[in-house]
Amino acid sequence: MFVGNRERDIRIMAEGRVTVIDIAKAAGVSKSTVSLVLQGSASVKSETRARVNAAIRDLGYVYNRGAATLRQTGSRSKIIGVIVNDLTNSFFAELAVGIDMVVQSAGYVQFLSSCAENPDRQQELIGSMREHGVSGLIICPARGTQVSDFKALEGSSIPVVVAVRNLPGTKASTLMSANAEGTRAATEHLLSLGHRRIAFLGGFSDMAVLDERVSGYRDALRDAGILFDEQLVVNAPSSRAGGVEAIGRALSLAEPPSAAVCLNDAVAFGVCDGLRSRKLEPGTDFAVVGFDDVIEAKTAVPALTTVSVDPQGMGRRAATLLLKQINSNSSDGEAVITAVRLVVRESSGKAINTGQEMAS
Amino acid sequence: MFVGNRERDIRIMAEGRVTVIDIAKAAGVSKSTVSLVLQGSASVKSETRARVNAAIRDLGYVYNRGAATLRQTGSRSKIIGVIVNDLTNSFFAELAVGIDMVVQSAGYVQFLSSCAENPDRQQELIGSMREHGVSGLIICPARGTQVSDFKALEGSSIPVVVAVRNLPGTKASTLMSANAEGTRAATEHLLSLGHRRIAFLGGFSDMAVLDERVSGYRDALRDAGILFDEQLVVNAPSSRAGGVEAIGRALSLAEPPSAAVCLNDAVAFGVCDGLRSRKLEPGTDFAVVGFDDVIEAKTAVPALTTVSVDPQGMGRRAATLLLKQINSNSSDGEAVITAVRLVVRESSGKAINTGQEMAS
DNA sequence: CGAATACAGTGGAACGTTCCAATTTTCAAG
DNA sequence: CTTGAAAATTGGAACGTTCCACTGTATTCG
Repeated sequence: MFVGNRERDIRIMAEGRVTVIDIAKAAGVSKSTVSLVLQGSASVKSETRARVNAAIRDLGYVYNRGAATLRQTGSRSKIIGVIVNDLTNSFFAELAVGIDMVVQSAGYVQFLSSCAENPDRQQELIGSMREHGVSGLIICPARGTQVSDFKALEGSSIPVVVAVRNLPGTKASTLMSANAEGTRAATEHLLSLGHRRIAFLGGFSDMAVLDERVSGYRDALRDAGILFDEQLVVNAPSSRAGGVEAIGRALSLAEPPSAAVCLNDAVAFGVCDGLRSRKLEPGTDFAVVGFDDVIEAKTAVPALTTVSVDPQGMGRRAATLLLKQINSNSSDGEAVITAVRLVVRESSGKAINTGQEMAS
Repeated sequence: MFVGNRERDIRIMAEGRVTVIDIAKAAGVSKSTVSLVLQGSASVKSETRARVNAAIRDLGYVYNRGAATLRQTGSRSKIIGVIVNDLTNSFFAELAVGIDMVVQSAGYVQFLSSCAENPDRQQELIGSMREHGVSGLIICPARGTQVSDFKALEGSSIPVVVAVRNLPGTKASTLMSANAEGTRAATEHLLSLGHRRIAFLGGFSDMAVLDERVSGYRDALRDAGILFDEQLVVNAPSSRAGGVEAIGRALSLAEPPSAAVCLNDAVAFGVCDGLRSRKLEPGTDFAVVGFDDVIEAKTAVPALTTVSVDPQGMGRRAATLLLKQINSNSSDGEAVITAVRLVVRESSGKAINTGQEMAS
């Protein structure tokens, strides 16, 4: 590591940062008192406090959190790390916004990064965040993440909340939505409209959520006395493009479905796109149900029938859970399942005439 | 600030972090040597290096970046701050992803926050980031931001890149897209298809981009000899919902438009939604052009005709510009305008029959 | 062989803050 | 006044790292 040009030392005006010591001198007190003022201690006379604050303003002092952290808590900075899989997916963007709300108002800042479903990248990010001394971590594990990947992290006593995606066997807190119940309700809704051939579109089997969501779908079919057909579960990336791909494959089956439950809203939108490009109108010619209820779900045309998990609220809950864990440093993980609710809008359409009598 | 319960001091197992000194002891060298190894210095025998590295692994050492920063550069951490306006807008999400790419591979991490178009929040964020000692800042100024808001920041010699939105009079580097050229091309495209009554939808007059984009639209109309009609410029939030609102108002005019240039893709999608809910098909019954070319633009149905600014590429450029400025600490701002390109897809439809002859 | 030079490694100060124990100031009560 | 306790303030050590100037060794060369 070469220093390069030394002429930077000339420093025409910068003359080094202004520190508590400068403030102390200017206000005629000791640095300890300045520190006390900085943390709003009650045991400093209001007159002195005023003098110190004036000096702070005058000299344009900027608090050095790094130094404070170093001394304070054995290097646990007021930073929360957040790792998601795809920032361009509204679900994660909204989740991040929700986290940000809570975290900011508690005086933390957020390191937000996307690992793009890449476990190696995820590891790097975790490492980098630890080096920066984050006080806690919220992670939506990438596809194919192993519990062992989190071993070092768990040994480090940094509070961790695993959100959205399950990581079986972890000791960390987990915050999941009621996936099976959600897809079950979605499937039952489609069944009640008369659909008998219902696909499940999107996701890959190494994503923990997929299992859960498929199982709800499966249970609903079983209860309705419909045979589960493996072909109708089509794997594809959990993105808009993946949805286009999935519906294409589903429609080319010998016995194509008339409705689909999708892994998430992004896939559902892609499915709608794919339908339209085949001159099929979602909601009329084919029923689509999503999962997440991202903001666009309401305004899209047709408005998306979906399982609402309130992504932003989920972010808020994840952050709250994490903060709780940080403040009471008990490392016993807590598993929270948040309820979901089917929101029926237009994309699932009206009841279709199946020629069969409707069971009660 | 009360300490509360002191029983935390029991610390059954944590026994303090492991530091360079522990490593030094374990490897039988001095802490200086460990530090040398850490920064990959060439002047340490490879045998010693190996011994140190082994100790690092064995003891599970985590580098403390905060401490290093404190000593090193007068507290300039390897962190880049990024402030955008709305993370749930794909444009900003993609921008952030682009920034992340460059920034990460240069060994920095990104503080990403959204200020939700709120200048006060923006100020708070800037303050918080300064306290954390960011090495640089990329900001998309919120609506109604004044140059004076950036005064303290500019005095602090922290490199700043103002991206996407113009901030007239700033000394910081700016990275903008060729807004006027873009909307001009978009408008000319619609004119060439035979449209004569073209609206401009979305945005508010206190957003710097709006002026530029409207001016391109205006110029194209003038060159085509069409009178500019103030009514056709309708203000609305720059979001999907804003687009729905804007098209509603545009269509209720006495002489409604047959086409629209939109402030950005989010608005354009909203316009499509609004059209459909009025039984008008975008691309067939009404021509829509967006601005940004977010990923969905390509897959949406109809695929969106839009002015491509390559948000991710823009993010990469912004980050590159910032890093350049950080490394050669010259504080002279540089203004970069990136070219744009009209991408004609389906939403602008085919030429319409106007009954007029087409000027060459 | 002696001196010059390169190479490896080292101890201590410093970065800007907070914490602790100690000191000074204030003030009410005896 | 004196005393004691409470309130306000303070100096110095400490956090984990890097940097500087320095000390030994090997190696080279005239």
